Parts: sequence; C-alpha cells; structure tokens
Amino acid sequence: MTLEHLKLFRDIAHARNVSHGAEVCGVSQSAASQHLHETERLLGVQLLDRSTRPIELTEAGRLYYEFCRDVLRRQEEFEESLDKLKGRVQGTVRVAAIYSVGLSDMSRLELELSRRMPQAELLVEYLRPEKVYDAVLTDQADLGLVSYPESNREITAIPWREEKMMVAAAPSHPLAARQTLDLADLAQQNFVAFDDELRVGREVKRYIRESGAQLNVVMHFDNIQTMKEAVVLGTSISIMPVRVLRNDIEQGRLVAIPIQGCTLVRPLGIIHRRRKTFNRATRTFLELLRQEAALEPPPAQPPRPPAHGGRGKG
Amino acid sequence: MTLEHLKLFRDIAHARNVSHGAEVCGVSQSAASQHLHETERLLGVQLLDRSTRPIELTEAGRLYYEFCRDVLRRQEEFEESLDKLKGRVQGTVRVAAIYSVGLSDMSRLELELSRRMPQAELLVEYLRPEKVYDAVLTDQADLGLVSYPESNREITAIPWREEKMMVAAAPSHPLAARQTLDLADLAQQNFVAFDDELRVGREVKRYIRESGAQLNVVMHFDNIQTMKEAVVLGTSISIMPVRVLRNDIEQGRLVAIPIQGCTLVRPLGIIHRRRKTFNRATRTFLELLRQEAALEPPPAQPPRPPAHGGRGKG
DNA sequence: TCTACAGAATCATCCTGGCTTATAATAGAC
DNA sequence: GTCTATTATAAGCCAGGATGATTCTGTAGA
Repeated sequence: MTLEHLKLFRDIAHARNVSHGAEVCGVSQSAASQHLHETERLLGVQLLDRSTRPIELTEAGRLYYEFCRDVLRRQEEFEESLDKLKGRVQGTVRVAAIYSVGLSDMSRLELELSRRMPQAELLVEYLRPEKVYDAVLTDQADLGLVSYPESNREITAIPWREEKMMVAAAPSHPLAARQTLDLADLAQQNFVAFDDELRVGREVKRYIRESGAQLNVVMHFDNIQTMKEAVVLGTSISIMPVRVLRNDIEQGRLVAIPIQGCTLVRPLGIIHRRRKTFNRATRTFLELLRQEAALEPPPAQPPRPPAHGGRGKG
Repeated sequence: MTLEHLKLFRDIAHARNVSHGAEVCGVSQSAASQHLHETERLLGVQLLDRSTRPIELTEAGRLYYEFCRDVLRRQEEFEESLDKLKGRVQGTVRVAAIYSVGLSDMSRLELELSRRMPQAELLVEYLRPEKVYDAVLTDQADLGLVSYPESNREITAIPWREEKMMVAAAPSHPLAARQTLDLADLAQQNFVAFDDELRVGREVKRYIRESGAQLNVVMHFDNIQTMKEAVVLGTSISIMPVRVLRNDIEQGRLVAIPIQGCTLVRPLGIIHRRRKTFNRATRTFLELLRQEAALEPPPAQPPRPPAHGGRGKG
C-alpha cells in the first residue's frame, strides 16, 4: 500500500465517484477500481456501498478515509519541516503552457502559489502545443498546460477546465449589439478561423458542419493573438474561447456573444510524465490548478456584464 | 513509497543497523540499502550518516523517523478500530512448529498474545521440519518455527534465537556433578546422538570432528524427546539445546553441563511465504516472538540453579 | 601500521504487482 | 423499454523492487 494509494482512496471518497477520483490522481478508472477491490480484500471489509449512485462510504470506509487523511496530512507536515530544514528556496515548478492559456491566469496562480509556499519558485514557459509535450517528455517541464489533452504511454493527462467558445466581434461590428446569435447569423459574415492544424480549429469546423451552417472564411491563423487582432479591425468575426477575450472585453476592444444552444468548448488539461514524482512545490501548484478550476463556473455563464432588466431574447 | 518501506526505515533507524533492520522486515540487506538510497534521492537529503559505525541518523533522518513512527502508529490505530468494527474474533495466527520448540514456550506466548489482543486466536501445530515448510508453502500456516532456517525463492526466514547446546546427563551419571566439561571427557561415555538426517545432528558431528574428539555413539534418534528418555535412563549422555531441557532439569530428571569454550548453538527461525501480508494477529505475534528473543539472554548463561551450598561437587 | 571482519554499497538479473486499453455489466433517468 | 454515466472484468505490458554475488569501507585489535 503506497501513499499514492491512500491519496487515491481519499480523493475517491471525497468525490464519491471512482472515475473522478482516479482522474484527479492521474490514473485510469480501471486501476482505481482494481485497487479498491484489492484494498477491500486486504482489509476484509467493504469500503464503498456501490449499490447506489453516488457511491456511499460504509462505516469501515469512513474509518479508512480518516486514516488516509491523517497520514497524508502528516506527510505534508513532514515535508514542510524537511523543506524548512533544507533551508528555503525549496521547490521549483516548471510549467510549459500553450500561448493561449494567458498571462493573466498565470500571474494570478503565481500570486496564490507564493502565498501558500513563499519559498517556491514558478517558472512558466509559453510554447507551441507540440513543444509543450516535448518539454514534459524531456523533463524540461514538470507540468504542461495544453488544450485537448491526450494521454499516451508516457504522458498522463488530467482534465483541468473547459472554456466556452463564443463569437468574438469588434464593438463596431453590426452583430456586436446582439445578445445571442444563431449560426445562421454568421453565414453572411467574414470569418477568421483557426488553422486546421490546430485541434480547436478542426473542432470548430466540425461543429459548424454538423450544424448544417456554412461560413465565409476569409483568413486562417495558427494562434489566437493574431486572430484577435484581425477581429479587432472590425471587418471580421470569429469563434474562440471567451476566457482569452477577457482583457479585450474589459478594455472595450472586443465583445463576446454566445451562440444559441452552443455546447462548443475548448478543454484544457494538465499533462505530466507518467509516474513522475513531484516535489512539494509542484504538488501544491497542481492542487492550486485544480481548485481554481473547481471554483470556476464563469466559463459556464457568459462573462458579459449582467444585463439587469433585459437579457430576455435579444 | 509503501507503508512497508516506512516500517523498514523505522526498524533500520531504530536498530542503527541496515542489515538488522532488513532482517527484521524480512528483506535482503541489498534491498534495504537500495531503498535507503532511493529514499534519500527522492527527499533530496541524507538520512543516515554512514561515515561511522554504528550508523547515525542525520537531522533529516530524525524527522523522517518521526514521520514513519507516527504513520505506522496511526495505521495500528486504524486497524484496531477496524477490528473492533468487524466485531471481534478477528485474527487467527496459524503457527507450524517443530516439536522441539516446546509446549512451555508456546503456552507462554499464547498467554502474552491473549493479553495484547484478546480477540486473537492462536493455533499451533507441531510437525516434522519438512512438514513445517510444507505447511507454510501451502498456506496452511502463517508462520513456521524451525531450526536452521533457510530462505529460498518462496520462503523468507527471519532469525529468531540461538539455543546454546550443552551436555545432558542423568543426575546419577558420573559426569553429572561436574560444573564444566571438556570434549575429551565425553570420549569415554556412551553417547546418544541426533540422526544425521537432522541438521542439528550433522552440526554436532562436525563440531566434534573439528575439535578432534571422538565419541562412542550408542544410539541415534530423530527427535529430542526420545533422546531425553534415553539419557534419563542414566547410562548415556548427549548434547542438546539447553532450552528443551528446562523442565527436566527443574524436576531433577536431568542436568545440563556446559562444554568449555563451546560455541555450538542451534539457531531457530521464523519462516513465512514471501511477500505474504499478515493480519494483525499474526503481526502482533511476530512482534511478540521478536521481543521474547530480544529479552532472552538466558541461553547465554547456564540455566542450572545457583549452586547454593549443595549440588556443588556431588 | 597492518590485518581481519562485520557491515554497507554496487552489480546483474529476475519477476510480479499495478498499470493500461478495451470491453462488458450495471444503476439510474427518462 | 432505451440511453447515459459509471463501475467491473479481461488481457497484456513493463518498471520498480527484489534477490544473490561481489566489492568496498569503517573499526578494532595485534
């Protein structure tokens, strides 16, 4: 029984969901399930009541959960005291991120990390997606932040958050005043698209095709920054993650308009080398990322100022 | 990092000796050494100061030691509460022992076990040596108590104690009055020997041969009980572990006489299937065995009653 | 200072427990 | 009933941790 296993059970128990607990710990659902059975066999007692959803802890499960929590807390304590002994400046997190994750996100995370672990150091490098995978593989980065994260033999992907996609337009654009749009509304417009080499580009394309609409694509780019610049000019619109538009919206350079019934999102994820053991700074940072994601319903509701009064149809 | 590893470090730190700690945990010295290095690498800090013997804990090592102890104690606690929950009668220890381990030893151990774990049940079966190995291999017994324990691919042996070998004689025997003997003294006597099929028999034989002495062996037996009976008759003597003679000595049926400069011992050991995970009762019993062995210098000093006045010369 | 030896480190090799992917079974919502 | 989300099972792979043999090192005693 490893300490990681204790953490796995703790997270499963906390989430009341095997799959989610497994995901959080970066292992497969299968592994988690097998481990649970093995642990129950070992202890000779049922830990979970699976006859109901969500799963419930049995009495024994509660005892074991307490045990796991206590041990893991004690471990934290030990590592803290060890860090103190080793004389500060302990722990560097090296993060490789795609450009579109955004500087504002990062500076907020950095602030919070330094609050929790003043000795820790955060190094962020912005790279093209493939380079992020490379950096993680070659151990030049502890963590990678990518969109459409994918696990493979050597890399574990942990879902982080899903960014809602909306129409971006300059305030001067004819559609900018609308509260919502149909895809049909876009057919008439000049459209700035992601390059097909980007997964997000293909996804948007697929979504549009499946909705039966057709767009007048006037430009392709392989990065969001350039696309935004193009949209700001006022003659074109685009579809992109709202999150990356936040600053532009606040500064009145762009507006974001939701598409009726649109479920299009850009999933972001955290990747790392399989079975890599993290230092405390990295673990703290991971924890941070997860919490940030958890307390973030913003991507769920449009970030446009609450239209007090109207909002009805638009 | 498994809980067994924490235990390994705790035991090593406690013993201040890698080999002994490893032995107690039933792993090889090599494994223990490698694990230590790996842990030090992982924590990025030296845990032991090896530049001196016995080894010393570093400051970090002390922190880690405390951590291990706390976690293992918490584990004990958890298991105790789990046992309580499962409703008593938890835990059965099945022990297979060679005949000569002795009933008196066992009943003492059983008493102590029931004091520490009233719910536990101890089942002891006395078997011939090979059968003890069989029982352990086929999982009919959790632990085996044997002499001259040997590890192999499927069995781990943990040294338990070493029983000093002495000359056994009936009180009526001409040599019975002596305080010590030389091997030369035995040459004249009728000697009752262990069967050569028994390791202890071969060891005694070898010892005698290497000492340049020669014995007048009149009988061979494959078990100690019968040998004792033969010696009690008064016409023969033998060499056997003092411990098995205790009752006979107390009842005045036999006396034990040390041989000058004799280092002959019969090592006893505990065997179990490799990597088997024990229930709490078995672990408690193991602990018990180890402690009993630790606080036992008796085999070191002759168990013969302090010669107050009488008994002296005869 | 040299020697002997117990104990620790290192090396080469083996093996299995825990992981992954893929697929089947099950609970709950409709 | 069907559909979706979740858990269980099957089969196979692999790295970590084990062993055993050997080498290196600290300590004590001549």
